[in-house]
Amino acid sequence: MIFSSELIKGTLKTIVLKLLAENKKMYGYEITQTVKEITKDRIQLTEGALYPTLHALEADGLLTTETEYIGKRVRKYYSLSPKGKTKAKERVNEFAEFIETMQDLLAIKPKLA
Amino acid sequence: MIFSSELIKGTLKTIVLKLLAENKKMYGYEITQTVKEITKDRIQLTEGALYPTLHALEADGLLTTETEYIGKRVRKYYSLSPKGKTKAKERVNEFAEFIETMQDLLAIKPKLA
DNA sequence: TTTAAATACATAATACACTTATGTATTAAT
DNA sequence: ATTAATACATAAGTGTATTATGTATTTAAA
Repeated sequence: MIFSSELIKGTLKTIVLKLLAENKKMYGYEITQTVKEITKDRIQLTEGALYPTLHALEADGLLTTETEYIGKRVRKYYSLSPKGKTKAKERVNEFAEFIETMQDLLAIKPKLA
Repeated sequence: MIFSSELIKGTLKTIVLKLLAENKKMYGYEITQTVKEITKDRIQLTEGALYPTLHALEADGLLTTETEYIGKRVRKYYSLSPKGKTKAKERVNEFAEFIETMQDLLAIKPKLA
């Protein structure tokens, strides 16, 4: 099952921030492959979504970059800035609470009453 | 905490379908209030989002409507069609799986291996 | 008693985030 | 030699929600 893109909307920044929080530095293509692996292809990060998001996070001062050359091919590594580390924790916590709230609403978890 | 609207995006239809699956018939304003209550104000359904969504679900044949008058004030009740009932289950199941996948990704739930 | 808040619908303009499509270029595999 | 994978990037289009606005009735508060 591949999730409808509607669901994934709004979680992309959270995913990127969390992956970078755990991996110190990653490059764009690596992020797409990691997400593919962990989610067993159920979440497909398209490059058209990822690269603009990385640029936006960088513009917000949450990420820093360093460019490396692998042979003649460019590789742009992203890392969390101090501000980005804080933001990563915030986002993950927010998502955890969001899940709990949605479980109340969808009664996936039985409600006390 | 009020969730960033980014997160809520894409879950609105799921929420509406699930509420109707449990309540037989509901009207728009009632849905907004029910969501407010269950989520303790953490999810705010705006009318500008809800009404167009209800109309879209109706246009898709997932909802049927009946109008009632409370005094002089109109009240439009929505119910799930058979197609809507199926869709409601699908959406809730999809969301449950989405949560699991995201938990793997965000390591909220500790990963084996 | 009149004014504000709550109930109840609706739509239009705007903003945002993602998809789809396209483009360039290098390296590895068939 | 050709295709697939790696690796970046941007532009046009779409969808979904936000914000703003509008109408009207009913209830509560000043």
